[in-house]
Amino acid sequence: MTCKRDDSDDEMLPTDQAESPLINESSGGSSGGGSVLKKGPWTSAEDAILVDYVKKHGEGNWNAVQKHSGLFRCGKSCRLRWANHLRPNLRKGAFTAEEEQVIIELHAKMGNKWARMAAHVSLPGRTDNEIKNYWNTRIKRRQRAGLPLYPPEVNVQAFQEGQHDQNTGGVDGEDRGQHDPLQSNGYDIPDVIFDNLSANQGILPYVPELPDISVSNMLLKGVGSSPYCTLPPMLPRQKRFRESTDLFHGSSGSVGNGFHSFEQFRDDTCHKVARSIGLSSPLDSDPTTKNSQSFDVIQGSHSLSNGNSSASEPTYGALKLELPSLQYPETDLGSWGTSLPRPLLESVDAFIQSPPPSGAFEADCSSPRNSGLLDALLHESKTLRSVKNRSSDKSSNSSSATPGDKADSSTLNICETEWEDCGDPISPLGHSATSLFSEHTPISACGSSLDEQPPAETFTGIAVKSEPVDPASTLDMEKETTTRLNFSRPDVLLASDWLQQSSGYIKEQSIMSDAIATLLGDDLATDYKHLASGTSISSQGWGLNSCPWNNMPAVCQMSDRP
DNA sequence: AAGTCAGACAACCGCGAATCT
DNA sequence: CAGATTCGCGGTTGTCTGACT
Repeated sequence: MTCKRDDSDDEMLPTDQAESPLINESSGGSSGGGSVLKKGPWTSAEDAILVDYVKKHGEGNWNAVQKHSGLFRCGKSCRLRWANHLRPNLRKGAFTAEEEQVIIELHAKMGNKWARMAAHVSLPGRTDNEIKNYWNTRIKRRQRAGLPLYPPEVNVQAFQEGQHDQNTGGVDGEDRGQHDPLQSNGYDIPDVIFDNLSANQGILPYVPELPDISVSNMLLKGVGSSPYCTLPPMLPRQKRFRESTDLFHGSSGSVGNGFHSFEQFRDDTCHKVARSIGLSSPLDSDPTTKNSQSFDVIQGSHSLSNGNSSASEPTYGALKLELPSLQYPETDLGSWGTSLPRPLLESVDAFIQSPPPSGAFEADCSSPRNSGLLDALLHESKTLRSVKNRSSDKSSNSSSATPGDKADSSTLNICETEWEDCGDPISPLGHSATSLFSEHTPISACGSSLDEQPPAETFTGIAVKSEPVDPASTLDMEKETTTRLNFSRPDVLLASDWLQQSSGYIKEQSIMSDAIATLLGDDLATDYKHLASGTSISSQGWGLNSCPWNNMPAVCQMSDRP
C-alpha cells in the first residue's frame, strides 16, 4: 500500500520539494555535504528521482544510485524503496482472503521465508515486507485471541503435501525440489518446509480437532508443554539456521531452527555419542532413506525453529523466549476458534524459565537447555528398572527378540503396553509411564515440533496397543502404527522409520545403546543397556513415545547428517 | 476531549550469500 | 584464492492512525 506517510508527504510537500527534494527533510537529511545519508520516510521527490534513475539505468547497482542520482540515500535504502514501493506491478492494499490463505499456507511450509513467499505466483505484486508485516500482525492478533497460528486445514494440507513430497521425492532437498510445487517456481524450498509443518502441527492446537483425539490429561499436559516448541515464524535466528544448515547439509535445513540449547546439546552430547558409536547416523548410512522428515522433525524443533519459534526455524534463541509467546496458541487446545483456558503468557514464561522442581517433568525433559533431559533420563532409568521388574514375564518375550531383529517392532507394542500397565507411582512426577511419555512429547518437541500434536492414537491406545504380537501381523501393525504415527508424529516417524527403513540400523542401536550407556555412566548404563537390548523395545518404544532417550540417538543422527 | 492501546505500515539494521576484483 | 563489494533477506524499530476508555 502506498505509504500513508508518503501520501501525507506528498500533500505536504507539493512543489517545494520538487525543487529541493533532498534538503527539505524534517527527519534530518543531508545538509548538502553529501556525506550524510538521509534516513526516514521517503518523499515523493525522492521517489521521483529514484524512479527516474531506475528507468534510465535499470535495477541493480544500488550504491550507484546515491552517487549518480543525487539522492542522499544509501543503496540499500534505495533498493528497499524501489522494491517495496516504487517498482511497477506492485499490488498495494489490503490482502484479499485468497492472499491471506496463500500466505498462511506458504508460511506453514516455508516459515519466515518472506522473500520466497512474495515471489510465489499466488502473491503477485506483493512484497516480502508486506507479507512479513501482515504475518507479524496476524501472529499478534491470534496470540492475543489465543488462537493457533494456522488453521487446521492448512496444517493438514501442508503436512499432506509434505508427505506426498516425501513419498514422491528424494530425500535431498534437491530432489524434493522437483516435486514441490513451490520449488517448481524456482524456489528452493528446504526441508524446513516439512520441519515447519511438523513444528506447526506440534505447536498448533489442532489436536482437538482431529478425530479420535481425546483431550486427556496427558494430552493436555503434553500439549501444554508445547511452550518448548516454537513456531517457525519465531524460530528465527536465521543465523543459527544457516549455520545448522551448513552443518547438516543444506537439505536438512531445518535443523538449525531448533532450540539453540538443543543444538548445543546435540553438538555436545550427540557428537559424543556418535563418536563413541563410531559410526554415523543411520541417515548417514543410508542417505537415500527418507528419514529426513523424522530427523527434520527434531530439527524442526527448529523447532522450532521457527518459534516463532521458528522459527523458522524454528529458535531458541535460546533464551530469547520468543517461543512462549508463540506457543501460546499451541497450548490452547481449544484451538482455532474455540477457546480453552490456557496459561497466561507470564506464567508460561515463568514456567519455562524456571520450571517447577516437581510436576514439571515434561519441562525438564523437554528442555535440553537445562539438566532436565538428564534428569529425565535418570528417572526413566529408574522407572524402567521398576517396569522391568514388574513385567519380567512380558519382557521375556520382548527380550527374546534380538536387538537387531526387525521383529522388535512388534515388541514395541508390548513394551508400550508395559509402560501403560506399569505406571510408576513412585515417579516424582506422579505419572504413569504412559503419561510420562505423553508428557515427554514436548520433549521431542524440543527436538521435534510435531509433538505437540500428540496423535490421538498415541494416547488412545494405538501406540500402546496391548494385543498379543502376532508375528504374521507384525508387519501390518508396523505399517499401521507407522502410518498413523507418521501423520501426527514426526518424532514417532523417526522411530518407526528406523524400524521400517533401517532394519540394519536397528542392529546399530545396540551400538548406540553402548554409546549412550557410556554417557550415562556405569549405573545407568547398565539399566539402559539392559533395557535397550533386552527389552529392545525400550529404545524404540521411547522413541515412539518421545522419550528423552530416543532423542539422543535421533539427535545424533541429525547432527551426523551429511 | 484527552489519554491509552493496538494495528498497520515503512524503514532501518545486521547479517550472510553471492559476486566482483 | 582472499578480500572487498554488492545484494538480498529477515528481524526489529519507529511512526502514524484509529478505536476505545
